[in-house]
Amino acid sequence: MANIRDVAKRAGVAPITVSRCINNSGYCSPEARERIESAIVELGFVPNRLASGLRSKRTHTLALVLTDITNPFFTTIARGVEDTASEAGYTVIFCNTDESVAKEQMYLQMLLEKRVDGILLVPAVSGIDSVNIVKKQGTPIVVIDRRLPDLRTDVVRCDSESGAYDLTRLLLSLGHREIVILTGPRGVSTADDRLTGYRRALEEAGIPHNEEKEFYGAFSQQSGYEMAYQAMKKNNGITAIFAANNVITFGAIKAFQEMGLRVPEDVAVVGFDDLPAPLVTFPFLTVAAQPAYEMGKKAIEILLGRLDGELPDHYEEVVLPAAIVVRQSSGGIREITALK
Amino acid sequence: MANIRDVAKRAGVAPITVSRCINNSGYCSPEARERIESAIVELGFVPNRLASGLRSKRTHTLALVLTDITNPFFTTIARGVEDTASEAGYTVIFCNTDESVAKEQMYLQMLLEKRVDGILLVPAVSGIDSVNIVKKQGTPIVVIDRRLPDLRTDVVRCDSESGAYDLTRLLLSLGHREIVILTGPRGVSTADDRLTGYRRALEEAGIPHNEEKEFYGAFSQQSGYEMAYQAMKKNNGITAIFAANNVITFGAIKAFQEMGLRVPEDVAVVGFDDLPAPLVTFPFLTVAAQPAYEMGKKAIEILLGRLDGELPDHYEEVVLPAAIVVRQSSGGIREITALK
DNA sequence: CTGTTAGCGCCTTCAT
DNA sequence: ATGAAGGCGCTAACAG
Repeated sequence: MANIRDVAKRAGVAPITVSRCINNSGYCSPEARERIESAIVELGFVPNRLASGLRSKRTHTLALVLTDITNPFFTTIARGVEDTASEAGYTVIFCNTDESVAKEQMYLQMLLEKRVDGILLVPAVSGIDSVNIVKKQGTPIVVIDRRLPDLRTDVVRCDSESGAYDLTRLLLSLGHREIVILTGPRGVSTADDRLTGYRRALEEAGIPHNEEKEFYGAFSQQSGYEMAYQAMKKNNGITAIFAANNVITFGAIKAFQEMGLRVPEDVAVVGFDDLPAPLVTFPFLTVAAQPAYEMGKKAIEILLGRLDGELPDHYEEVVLPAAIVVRQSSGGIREITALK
Repeated sequence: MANIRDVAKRAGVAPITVSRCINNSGYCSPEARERIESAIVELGFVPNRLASGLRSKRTHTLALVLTDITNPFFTTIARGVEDTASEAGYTVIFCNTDESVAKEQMYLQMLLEKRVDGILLVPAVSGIDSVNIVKKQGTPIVVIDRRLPDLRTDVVRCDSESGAYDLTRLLLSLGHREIVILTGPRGVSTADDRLTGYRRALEEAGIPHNEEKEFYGAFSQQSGYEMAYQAMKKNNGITAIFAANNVITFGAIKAFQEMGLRVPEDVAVVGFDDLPAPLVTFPFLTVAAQPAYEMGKKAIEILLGRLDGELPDHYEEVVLPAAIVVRQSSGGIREITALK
C-alpha cells in the first residue's frame, strides 16, 4: 500500500508538498498538483488518516451516543446529525445505550480512545459522570434531548415542560378532568419535565394533585402498555391519557384495544413525539411534535463551533419548542357533565 | 495527556508491558498489572487507538453505508449491526447515501482513509464500482439488501422475488386480476426482483403481461404517491396495488385517500417491509416482512469472520425469506364478477 | 513557496 | 516472562 513518500518520490516533490496538496493546506503549484494527482492515481494511494490524526490531533470523526436508534425520534436526530456533519467533512460513529449507564460509559471510553473530535450524547439517567469523563479528556461534548442538573455543557433540547403543559391544556379545554400521565424513568429530565408541565396545567385549572394518576415507567412500548393497565385499575372515570413519548403512546393504545376501550370515544389520548409522515397511513394521534432533525443539526453546529473555537466561553442551551398537532386521538369536546 | 510511557515509568515497567496489559496480549504478572492499573487511574491515561491502529493495522471500527437511516427497515438493520459489532468490541460509522452513487463513493473514500476494518454496504444503483474500490484496498466488504450482478462479494439479502411472488399470489387468491405494481429504481435489485416475482405470479395465473401496470420509480413516499396517481390514470378497473417497499406503500395510500378510494374496499394494497410493532397503532397493512435485524446481525458476523480469516475462500450469499403477514389492507375475497 | 527534520503514541520484531 | 529498538505514515515547526 503506497504511502505519501511513494507519491512524493514519483511526483518529484517532498512528502509535505503532497500533504499540502491533498489537504488543501498551504500552497501547491498547479504543475506539482498535476503530477501529484497522477501519482496518486497511478499508485492507488489512499491517505492514512490514522497517521495524520496522530500527528494533527484531529480525526474528523464525531460520535452520537443515544439510547436507541430504532426510535424514530432519535433516528431523525441521527439523520440531522449525519447530514450536517458530513457536509463539514466529518464522519459519525453511533452507539445505542438502551438507557444503560454502564453501556454509555463503555462507549464513551472507546470513543475517547479513538480520539473522536467531539461527542453528542443523549445521557441515560444521571449522565453527569459520563459528561465529566469526556470533559476531563478535553473532548467537546453537546448533550441532546435531556437536561442535566448543575452541569456545565452545551445542551440542545426541546421544551418538554411547555409541550406537556400545552397538551394537558388541550385536554382540559376539551372538557377532560380525569387525566392520567404515563411518563418515562424518574431522573430523566424529559420524563420529569413532562410531568411538571402536566401538573402545572392541572394546578392552574384548579384540579388537585393526585399521585394515583401519575405513572413513572420506561420509555418503551411495553412500559406504556403496563402503565395503561395499572392506570385503569387504580382509577375510575379516567377520560384521557397523556403519554410522555411515542412508544409509550403505542403501548397504551394497545392496552386500551385489549380492554375494549375506544380511542378517543372512551379514552382520549395525546402523546409526545410525532411519527415521520412517510410512515403513517392514517394520521390519528394528537401529539407534541419535537423538531428532531433540527435538534440534531443544531447540536452538530454547536459542536463544530467548539472545535473551531468560534463559540463564546459560556455554554449554550438551545431550547426548541414542541408543536402541538391536533388530530383525532384527542377527540372532541366532552359533554357538559364531564365538565361538571 | 499521559501516554503509555508515562504509565510505564510510574508503574516501573516497560511501555510494552503496559501495552500487553491493557490489550490482554501476552503475559502480565498480577503485581505489574496492579501497579499499571493504578498508574492508569492516577494519570487519567486513555490509550490512543490512532497510534495503535497505525502500528497494528486494526482500528476496530466498521462502517455501515446505507441509503437512508430514516427508513425503519434500515434503522432496524443498523440496530442489528451495531449490537453485534459492539459485542465484538467494534464501533460503527454510519453514512446515508440517498441512493446517490457520488455520495456513496465519497463516503467509501473517507472510510478507506480512516482505515475502517470492514464495510457494510447497501449499494446505490450499480454499486459495482464502489465495491471494487473497496476491494482494491483489501478492505473486507459485505453487501446488504441488494444483489450486485457478476460481483464477487459476500451478500446478505432477503428473497425479494419469492416475497413478491407470494404477495401477488395472495392477491390473486383473493380474486384480484387487475393488479398494479409500484416498484423502485430500475437497476436496483430489490426493485427488479420484486417486479420479477410479481410477473411470475401473474404469468402462472395466465394473466398476460401488461407494462401499463408496471411502474418504476424511487423508493420514496413521494414516488409512491405519484406512481399511484399515474397508475389509476393509465388504467381502468384496477382492484389491487403491490407496492415494493414501505414508503411507496404509504405514498400510494395517501394518493388513494385523496382520490376518495377506500383501502381495501375500492383498492386492495399489499407492500414490502413491515413496520416495527412499537410504531403501529392499528396494524393494517398486509406485507412481506423482511428480517431486518437478522440481516444486519448476519452481515456483521460474516464481516467479522473475514477479518479473522475464519471464512472459506468462496463468497457467502445469505438469502433470508420474507414473511407474509396478512392484515386488513389486502381485503377479503372478491366477488365472483371480479374473478370473471 | 517548498523542503528538512523530527516525533505524534503505539506495537512488531527480536532479544534476553 | 519482560524489555529495547525501531518504524507505522503523516504533519508541525522551522528553514531557506
